[in-house]
Amino acid sequence: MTASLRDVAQLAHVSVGTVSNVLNRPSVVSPETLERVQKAITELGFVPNGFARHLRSGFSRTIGLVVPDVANPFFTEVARGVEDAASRRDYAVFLCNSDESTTKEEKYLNALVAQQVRGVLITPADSKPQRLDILLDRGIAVTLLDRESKNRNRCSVSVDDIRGGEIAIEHLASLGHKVIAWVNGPESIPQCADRGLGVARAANEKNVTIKTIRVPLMNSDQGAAAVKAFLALEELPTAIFCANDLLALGVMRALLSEGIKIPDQVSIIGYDDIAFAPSAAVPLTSISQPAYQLGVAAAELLLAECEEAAMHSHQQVRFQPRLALRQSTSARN
Amino acid sequence: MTASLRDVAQLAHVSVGTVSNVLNRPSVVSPETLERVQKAITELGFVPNGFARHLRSGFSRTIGLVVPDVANPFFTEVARGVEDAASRRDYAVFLCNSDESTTKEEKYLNALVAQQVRGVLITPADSKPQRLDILLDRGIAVTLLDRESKNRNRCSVSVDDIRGGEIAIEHLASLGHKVIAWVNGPESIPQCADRGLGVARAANEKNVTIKTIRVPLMNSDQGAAAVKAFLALEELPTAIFCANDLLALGVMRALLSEGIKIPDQVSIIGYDDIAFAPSAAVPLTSISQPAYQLGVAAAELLLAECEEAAMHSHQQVRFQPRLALRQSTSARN
DNA sequence: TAGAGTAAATGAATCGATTCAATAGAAATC
DNA sequence: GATTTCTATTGAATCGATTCATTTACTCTA
Repeated sequence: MTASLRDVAQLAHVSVGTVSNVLNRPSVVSPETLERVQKAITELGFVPNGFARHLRSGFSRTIGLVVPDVANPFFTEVARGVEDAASRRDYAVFLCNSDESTTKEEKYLNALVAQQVRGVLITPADSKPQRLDILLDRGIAVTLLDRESKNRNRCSVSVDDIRGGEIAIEHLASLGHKVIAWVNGPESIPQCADRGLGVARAANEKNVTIKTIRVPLMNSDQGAAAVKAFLALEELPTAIFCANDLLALGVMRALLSEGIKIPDQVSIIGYDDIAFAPSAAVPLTSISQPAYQLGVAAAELLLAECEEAAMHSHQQVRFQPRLALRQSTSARN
Repeated sequence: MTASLRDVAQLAHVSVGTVSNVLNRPSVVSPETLERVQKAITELGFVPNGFARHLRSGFSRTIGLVVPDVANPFFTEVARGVEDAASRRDYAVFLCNSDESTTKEEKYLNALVAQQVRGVLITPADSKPQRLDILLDRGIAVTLLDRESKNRNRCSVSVDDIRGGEIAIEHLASLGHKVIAWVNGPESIPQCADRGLGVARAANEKNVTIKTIRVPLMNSDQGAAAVKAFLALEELPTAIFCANDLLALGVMRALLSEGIKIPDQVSIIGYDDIAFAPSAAVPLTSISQPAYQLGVAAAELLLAECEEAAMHSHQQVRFQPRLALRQSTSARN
């Protein structure tokens, strides 16, 4: 059946140690032997058994990536970045989808431990990092993705979410909006909390009123559902800021089907600037984050930590968001 | 550092064999011993090393999923289905992104072999299945995803792409369109080839003229690029059928920015019916495929094959596509 | 009470690659 | 020609779990 290193050794009339050297330290093997062994390898179609390989060395060349929602284009873009950076260093990526559930997240973390991944990139479903310490105890590096490490005891790559919240409200305020609906996810998600902080800060400074509508999940169905709550507000806001683009697209669809004009009656601004934002019914103004770069930076930090081991010092990388101006926001009528 | 089975055995004052039995055949262990060992396990925070475990047994509980484009919502939806079905059976999924490149695909297949996955779900980047035979030789099950197995020597789950192509053209023909642009990807991708076949068949029957515009990749940038070729056609078609929704959205954006009215001047129909189709600038008429179910069905077939081993008989499951009618298509003026 | 039968626990062999101390053989040095 | 140095190769020990033939300790039966 599957050829093993032993079979290769036999066919090439060398010892198993030499075959191993051919694979891992070709420079110490004489050219003739090298060639003979390589010939045997291709002849048998030998591929080293990753399990056995890393059982001994204790290290695999795989990392885990745990995101809250693979269906969210923001995270697929991040994943592309991670994958490209990892594959440049010859690492494979386990992509896991926690669905914003701590239970699923836990399950995947266990699976990743069992798979002996070298490191984990994660956007945790909640703000408690204790669970991640278990990984560190096992010698598995952890880098936070799209989330800042509060006590700086690990690497993190994030975007300034407070600033993002501010930018959105400042933009709407500059267009003359005085009452703004703020459709946000659970406070337990740090991004949501931070964006909310920025919203509050800017609202205070620009003197606008914020009406918060809370949704349990950040997808477009929830956005559509939020519109019900929006329409029930006594003093109808003239603008809506959504904590991500999926919510915003859901909001937009629901408003349009209610016959409400965008941006004439209500301005909408999203967050993430996903690839579909420009293609939306009304091209969506959004807060843009460098998703791909975020992924690349996170993967590089993680792999650096994996390979530098002890002498590694943790870094916090923080990107800045910016406004992607389109047609879904306009001056208040 | 990390506790091993040996450490657990020592702490619980039993042999390694007994600990292994606790994990895998708890019924043969006496209740007292069971409890003692389990206490030791939790005390040490022991998680079995997946490598070592499956090194001996020869089988891992992981499968690989290779898709041409994770950024395409159709495939993320499929991935969700696969993941849910796999996790129900306690399998973990390696998600890989071939980017429609056979080179990347090859790289990932090698990584999956090295990871000793039990099976692979794949939407191959080309129509040559030889590469996959290598997996079969290694005892790794393979199920084709969104692709029919021509010689029926493996399981496959697909959607009738020929019929999908027909439905689109029949729909446009029924609206009175006589000249239709067909924006298609490379003929080497079977989906593209099959949809094209359906297009040709229906065109012939309904007596409409098809102008094929070929693009190298199936994303929205390529859709925008295709509009250039479209506008250069001598006899301008009144409708455009795109081989997937990403292309269609790109086409739509480019046409709108040229000031062309949709569907008044040009009707557009896409393929896949991704979640964003209803939220598009003009809600997109599309050919709908049961993506989630496709993923579930494929994973179940694959896992069945993995566990039934020799007595497994291959199945070809084929779903039917259907028209998702929205506002981007209308009667020809 | 010897002998058979059963349940529980044992521990050495195994999977496939890596590692590294040991060795053989050739080349360089004196 | 003897000694040292260097290079290429060897193969046994190892990683951590599983497997299974074997042992141990009881219980039951005649």
